[in-house]
Parts: sequence; C-alpha cells; structure tokens
Amino acid sequence: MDNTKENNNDKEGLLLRMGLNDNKAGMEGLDKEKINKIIMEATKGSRFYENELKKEKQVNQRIENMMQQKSQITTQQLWKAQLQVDKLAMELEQSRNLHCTIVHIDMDAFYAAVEMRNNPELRDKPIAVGSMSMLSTSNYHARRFGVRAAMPGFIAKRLCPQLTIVSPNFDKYQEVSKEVREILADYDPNFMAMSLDEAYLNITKHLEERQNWSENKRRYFVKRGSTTENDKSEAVISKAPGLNEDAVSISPLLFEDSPPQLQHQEPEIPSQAHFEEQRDPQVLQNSVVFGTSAEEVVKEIRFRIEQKTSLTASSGIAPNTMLAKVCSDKNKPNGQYQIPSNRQAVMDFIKDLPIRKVPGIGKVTEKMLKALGIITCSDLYQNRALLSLLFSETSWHSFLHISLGLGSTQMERDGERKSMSIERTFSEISKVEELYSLCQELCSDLAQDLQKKGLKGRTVTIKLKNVNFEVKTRASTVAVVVSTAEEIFAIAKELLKVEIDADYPRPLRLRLMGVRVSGFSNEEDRKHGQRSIISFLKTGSHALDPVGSVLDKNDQDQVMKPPETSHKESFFTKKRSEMSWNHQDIFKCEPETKQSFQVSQPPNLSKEEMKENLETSENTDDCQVFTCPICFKEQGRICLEALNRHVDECLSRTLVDCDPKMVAVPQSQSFCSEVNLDLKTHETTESLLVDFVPSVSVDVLSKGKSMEDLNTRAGHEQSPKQYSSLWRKSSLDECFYQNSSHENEGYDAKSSGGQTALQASLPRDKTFMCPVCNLKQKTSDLMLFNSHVDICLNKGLIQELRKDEVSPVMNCPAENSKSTGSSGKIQKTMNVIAKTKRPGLMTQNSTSKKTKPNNSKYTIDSFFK
DNA sequence: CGGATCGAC
DNA sequence: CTATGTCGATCCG
Repeated sequence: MDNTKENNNDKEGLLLRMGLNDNKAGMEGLDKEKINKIIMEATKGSRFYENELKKEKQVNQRIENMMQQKSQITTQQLWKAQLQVDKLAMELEQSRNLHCTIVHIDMDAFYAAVEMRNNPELRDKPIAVGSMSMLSTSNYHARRFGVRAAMPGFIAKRLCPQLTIVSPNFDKYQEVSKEVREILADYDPNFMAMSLDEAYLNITKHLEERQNWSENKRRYFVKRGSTTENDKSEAVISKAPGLNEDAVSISPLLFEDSPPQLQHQEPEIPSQAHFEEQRDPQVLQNSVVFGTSAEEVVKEIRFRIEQKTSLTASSGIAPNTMLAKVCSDKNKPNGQYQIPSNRQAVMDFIKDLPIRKVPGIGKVTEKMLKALGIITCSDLYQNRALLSLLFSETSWHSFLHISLGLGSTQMERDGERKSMSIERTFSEISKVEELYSLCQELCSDLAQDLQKKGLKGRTVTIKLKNVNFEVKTRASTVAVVVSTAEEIFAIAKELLKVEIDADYPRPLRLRLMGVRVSGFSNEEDRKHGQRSIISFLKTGSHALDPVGSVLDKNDQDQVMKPPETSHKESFFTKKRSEMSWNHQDIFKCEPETKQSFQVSQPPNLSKEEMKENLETSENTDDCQVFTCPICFKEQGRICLEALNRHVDECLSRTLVDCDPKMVAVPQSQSFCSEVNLDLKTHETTESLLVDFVPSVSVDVLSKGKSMEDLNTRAGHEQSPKQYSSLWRKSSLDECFYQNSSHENEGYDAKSSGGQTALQASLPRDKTFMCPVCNLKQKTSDLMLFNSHVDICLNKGLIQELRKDEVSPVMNCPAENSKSTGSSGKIQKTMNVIAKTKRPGLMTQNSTSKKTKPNNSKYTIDSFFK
C-alpha cells in the first residue's frame, strides 16, 4: 500500500477543499475532528471522492512543476525581475485612488434567513436551503455542525440529523432582493449587483451630498412590525415585546441562534446617531438619525434593509471593491467594517490578510502560493519578483495589485458578456436517444436565454460529465452566428454524436450535460441592445463622482479605452487594459497621484485650494524630474514613459554587465552615503513600497509631520490595534477561518519584529534609515528611497538564495533534466482527460433509468440576468 | 480555436 | 434506499 500515506494527505486536502476544516466547535455543534470524520466516512470510496483525489494529484503535479521551475531561476533573473516588478509597482502606486468610498453589501445567510423569516417554526432550528444532493446555504445554527453551502444534503444530515432542509424558493428570494435593491439605489443608482444577496455601491457622491443634509433627511423611524406586509415578521417582532425604545429593538431577529460570542458585539446602531423617542404614544415609534460619515451611511443602509425585510446584512467600506469585499466578510454576520481612505490604513489591513480571503484567489491558487510559502498579502508582496517569473503576466499583475491593496473603484459597466451556457445534472443517462433529447432541451432553453439578451454566437460547446465525474468539453465554431434552438442543436448534436461514437461499444453514462454559446459578435450586440450607446450616455450622466474634477479621469478612461476593455473590469482583471493605456493615463493620473501621496496632507485644505494645487501641478508637472532607480542619474524633466524606457535600457545594460553582486552592492552602498536629491516631485512622501520589506515597515515622513505624530503612529502600531479589537469581534466563522488557514503548516510568520523600534528611531526631516542595510540617507524622493531599499533587498534575496543553495548563479540550469524547455511560465495542467476515455468499468448495468433531469437549480441568479 | 481549469456563489 | 451544482472567464497549446 504505497499510497496509504498519500491517501491520508489527500484526505486532509479534500476536507480542506470542502471548507470544512474551519468549522467552529460549539456547545451544541460538533468539533472539527468529528466533522471531518463524518464527512470522510460519508465521502470515502465514492466516485466523487475518487475524482477529487485525481484532481488533487493534478494540482500537486502542477505545483511540482512550478517548484522545479523555481529551482532553475537564477539570481540574475530574480534580480532583474525585482526591478521590473518594482517599476510597475511604482506606477501602480502612483495611480492609486483613495477618493472613492466603495461599499460591499452582503446579506447574511440569505436564503436560509428568508426561510426563517417566513416560517417561525424554523427559527430556532438548524436549517439549510437546498436538497439532499446539494445545499445552497445554511443558517448559523447549522454551521456549528459543519453544515455549509455547497455541501450535499445527505452529508449534512449525517453531521446534523436534526437539520431541516428546505427546498429553495427563488421567487421569494428575488422579491426580497428587489426590496433590498430599492434601498441600495438610493445611495448609488449605479450600484452593481453581484447576485441576489450581494452588491457593490460607490457612495462617494452620496457622501458628498449628504454632508449638507439636514437631520430630518437622515432620520428613520423604527417600525414595529405592523407595517410589514408579512404576517410572520410581525410575529417575529411581537415576539420580543420587552424590547422597546433602545437600540436592541432593532437588533437582528435573525441571529438568535448566533454563537454566544456574537452577542458581545456592540449593538449595531449608529454611534453618532441617537434615538429620539416619539412622545406621542399612538405613534409607537422611535426615530433614529444617522450621521454623515460613510460608516453611518452603511449603518443606515443596513438598518433600512432590516426594517424593510427583517433580514440582516454585513458590509464592508473601503477605497476599492476588492478591499470592500474582504471587509464585509470581517464582521459577518450583521456587522460592518471600514478601511479608512488612507494608504497606511490600507496597508495595515492588507499586511496579515490571508490571500485566500481575496476575491479571485481560490483554493488552487492558494495551494500553489502556499507551496511557495505565501500565505498572507505581505508574503505575496515579498515574493513579487519570484511570482513574476513563475506565473503568467495577468496572474502576477493581479498578485501585485492585491499586495498593494489596489482594486477597482468603478462600478462595472454593463459588461458585454462573453458566453452564455446552461448545464444540468441528472441521474445517470446512457441511452442515446435520451442523451439527444436532453441535449435538445438544453439547446432550446439556452436559445431562449440568448434571445432574451439578443445574443448570437459562433461557437457552440458541449460539456459532458460522466458518472465518474470526469468532465469533457467539445466545441465547434461555425461561420455565421447562431441563436435559435435548432441552430444550436444542429451543432451540439454533432459534437455529442462524435463523443457517443468515440466510445461506441460502451455507453456514455453521463451525469451532467451542458451547452454553451460564445463568440458573440459586437455588431450583433449593438444591433440588438444598442448597449454601447446606452452605457455611454449613462457614463455621462450618472458618472460616479468621487471628488469633483478628479473623477474625470474615470470618465475619460471610459471613453478612451477600446470598447473590449472598457467593460468587465473586475478589479481583478482590468489591469491589462490599464497597462496598454498607461501612457495615456499617466498625466491624467497626475492630480490624483499628487493626492494619493498626500495621505498626510495638511488637514485643512479647502477644496478650492486642493483643486488649485491640482491644476497647477497638472500644468507644470507634466514632466517631472525623475531619477533612475538603476543608474541613479537624474533624468531631468522627462515624462514617466520616457523614464520607463530609460529604466529598461538601464536594466538590460546592468544585466549584461554582470554579477549582481558587483553591481548591486557598490551602487547601494554609494547610495547609502548621504544623498540629498531634492526633487521637485511631491512635497509629501508616503511609504511606498517599503511596507513589506522584510521585517520592517518604514514610514517616510512628510514635511509637516511632527515627531509626535510619528510616535503616536508607531505606538499605535504595536499597541492593541484598532483592527485587532474588531478582529476579535468578528464571528466565530471568521476566527476559525483565520486559524484554519494557518494550521498544518510550519507557519513561519515573517516576523515583523523590530518594526516599531525601527519606526520610532526614524529621524525626522527626510533622513531615513534603510531598513535593510541600516544606513542613513537623506532624500525626499520616494522613488529614490524605494529603489535603494529594493536594491538592498535584492542583495538580501541574493544572499538568501545563496544560502539556500537554491540555484547558485554558476549552476547551469540545464543540468537538471526534469523540466527541460519551458522557462518563464508555469507549465500548465497535465492533460489527463485524454487518457481517461474508458468510461464505466465492468458495470454493464444498462440502467436505462427514467430520464429525470433534475430541474432544480441552486445557483444564485444575478439581478440582471 | 478548443479544451481544461479556476473562481464565485 | 441513493445522493456532490451552475455559470462565466481565463489560460495555454
């Protein structure tokens, strides 16, 4: 049994993947081991499980390839990469936009919450929404037993025999969702709904307007049940008659079953807001006034949602969507969390954030990065050079964005969709006729969806999953666009036929079939929806207006970008387009840049003044004086684009030159001597890339900053921080997740020891201590300082590499036979499927079961679909 | 372009 | 008694 050990590992992996390791132990619930054991028993030996193991092996193989590649990276490559990555990082830093207030709203355990609201019977029970085959969501009570979304119901039942599984009522959820949407629209008419229970808002403009609102405009009345059309909710409210004129009266009804810790949360009622009891006894209402800050706005939103729907929501407030989303998770359920709009706050937040929390990083990426020792965003930043060598450009760009705490500040325009598909799972079908008729049905349903959207495409893809959970897709592209059921089916049928014939003596034995249409043409899209024009007008009128003129950048971007890239800018993926348009953005960024560096700007700068500053800076600073981080020569008044060219040249020069040891060391040393290059760039500098330099967080002072400020900040850094208290407040889930994501690994916290000491010892007035070489230097130029640090860092990296004997420079990579060829990107995925064409084993079982396509869908449909 | 893979919910 | 979903986007050969 040579695979016993491996199996054990795999088991753990599987449990991890199923997200079950992060279950919390509760008085009534189960502890982690029990949960894992039960799941294991239920799952072991199933075809599903076997397939999971197989998939996991593939991922492991991928990781192995990656490590192999890593071992062949030379120090020169790494060094060069470091500089190039940092160049981009600097550009990104300059385009950082902190002027938007983005809110992410997330309804708590949405489906389950609706069901509980509608049926008081369920309120004290563990429940889940879904079926025996699959659950969509569970309430918090059930979660204590390890019952979670995406878990099959029959396993959930074993974990929690008392579990009530209710089948989903999507219409109901739609309705509630609509009610919520109506509220959200008051704060951002352009809000972006991600699903029935989740949305992003840009409340920048609302906040601005709100500043002038009278109290009455911010006053809401606490309703006492009678207004709700839903009888049940009245019952809910009257159930707590003792709760009267205080905050508790509007505290969540939903979380009676919340873990006890949650009840320590302070009542989620505006701190600045105050209640005013209405003296008129007949009114029987209290009113509440919300403040004008973002936090208050969000409390107001959540308050209104709860008043209207009797459901609670969690939310996050941050300068961009990525951060907002992460935030909303932090104090869930029924909580909120804000990252203030300054760079330091963002960085503090990001610092220990496990990458898995970041949207876009899923379990596979997490595992791959973990293999590189990357767990947190700081790790991500520290490994940026390596990552740029191991991952595709889009991937490492995303990583860089994440590790800098950057994300989109715009609500996505109605993105042109790229494909539309339908798929269905059913109990085994292997009869040819049934397969065809099923396919036809799918095509017909898909055609309806397509026609609703006025879409036609040229590529039809079928997807087949056999009873062993092996998935295949087969595509075919035709000359003219198709959209009708017949047209699609004609193509899909052929594809299906090929697969049936290919296996011929054996039946296909499918458990899922899907059909997809893609390759939409723009002309068609325009013709039908005139989408582009509409969205163009929308851009003009509803433009999310951050701060006055600054926002024009956004709009201009919209207009200037090529149409394909102007849509679908999930904060995660839009970067490519940013890159290609970078040179155009740079000057438009200028005003913002200026501001984003002014994190510590003089507090009372009037808007006019600010504008003025911006304007002048725009006029005069079109080209700044830059210093090349490689050769350290001043580049005069050239624009960033030119600087980039220069840096590139420098880079290739130095690399040809030689051993980095010889280059980096002398340069950095000479630089470490006192330099005073007072460039007329920004009068304020903020720590840029230095935050994550190993074991330090260096803060560059602004001119106006006093020593007290500094000390305060440094002290704040180490004392029970603002965040950790909030962190403690977070739900059990959350805490557990934190723990579980760190368990199992010799988690070697990249110690941030000495950080405070270092900060405190920072001399004032533009003399900085390099955290790596520990030498003093004097400069006001951020870039210079960073370059210096980076070079020192490179030195360190090189030494580290040497120490580890990973791949000494002289070592010829070719001698390692295993992964020849491909240098640069990860060799992606082994093609295993090709080998697995032999379907069902001996089971001759021609079980022509009734074709009973399982129609229930548990997917969360998005608002606008 | 085709196919597998990833991630979100 | 059984029993593990649906959809869109991206990446790479």
